[in-house]
Amino acid sequence: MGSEEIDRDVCKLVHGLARTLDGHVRRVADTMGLTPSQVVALRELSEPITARELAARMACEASNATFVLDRLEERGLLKRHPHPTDRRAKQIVLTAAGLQRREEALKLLGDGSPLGSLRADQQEALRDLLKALSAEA
Amino acid sequence: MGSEEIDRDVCKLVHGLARTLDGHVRRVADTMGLTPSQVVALRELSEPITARELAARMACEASNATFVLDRLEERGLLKRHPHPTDRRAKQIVLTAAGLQRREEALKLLGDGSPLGSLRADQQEALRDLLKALSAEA
DNA sequence: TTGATATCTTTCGAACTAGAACTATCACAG
DNA sequence: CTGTGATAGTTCTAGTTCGAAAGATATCAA
Repeated sequence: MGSEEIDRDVCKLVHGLARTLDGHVRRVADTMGLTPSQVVALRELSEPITARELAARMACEASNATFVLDRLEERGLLKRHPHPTDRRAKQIVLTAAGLQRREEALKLLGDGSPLGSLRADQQEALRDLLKALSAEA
Repeated sequence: MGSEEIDRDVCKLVHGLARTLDGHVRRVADTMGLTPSQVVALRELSEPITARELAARMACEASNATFVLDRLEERGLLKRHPHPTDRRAKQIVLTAAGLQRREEALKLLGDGSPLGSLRADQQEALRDLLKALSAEA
């Protein structure tokens, strides 16, 4: 079994796991009446940041972040404030309702994670391998 | 550092790695003048299978497999044959041009894989951890 | 055989995403 | 001070994806 075969195996497994994790986020989103992207955005909004920074944390394009922010703002979960030092940028700030929804999301995301079936040392090993990979890339 | 923190780390790392792998597929697709999904479909069509089996291998919905197959059939890379034993199903068969494109895709996918930076034993360890996870799910 | 239930494929509508174009603003070299 | 290029955010469009529903066929129990 050449290394190419392992390579392909790992690709498929990673994709499958990413899909499983997405499924978990989706279930949380359904429970909360939000879309998966909105839940991820809430998770990443741990502090006031710019739209571009949010896009980076969500690993998506800025235009998509705008789209998600529009929906969350419509729901009254956040506001776009002018940035204190850069008039091009805007500061994304969660409202009281937004903070509450974020707490709810974090709690639901923590429960029943698909990674729960791994022992603690396995989770650490997995994390270290993935970190080694992302460091090289 | 609670296990929750590791959990969140792993989620983000997996997502990031999946994104990196997608990027690799996208580069191959751009080179070949195809979409990423079409390249993945070609990779999985190692033998005549049904549309549903392809969807399973691609980890997507059957309706999406239909969409991708439509485009590949338009390009003359495959044909839908009636299934020999199940009249509901169809057998997806690559044409000569399809086989050629598949070989091209496999070659490009093998070159410069993002997993190349891991040693062989690390790749195996990663695969085993991921397999353990997908088995539980 | 007949009926109930499950499976395979496709179509359709809605939602999501990336990428390009555009405006406003910034940073900095001259 | 000024102009040149880079950056933040938004809008628009094209393409992709899912989910639900429909039509055809299969499977199995009565």
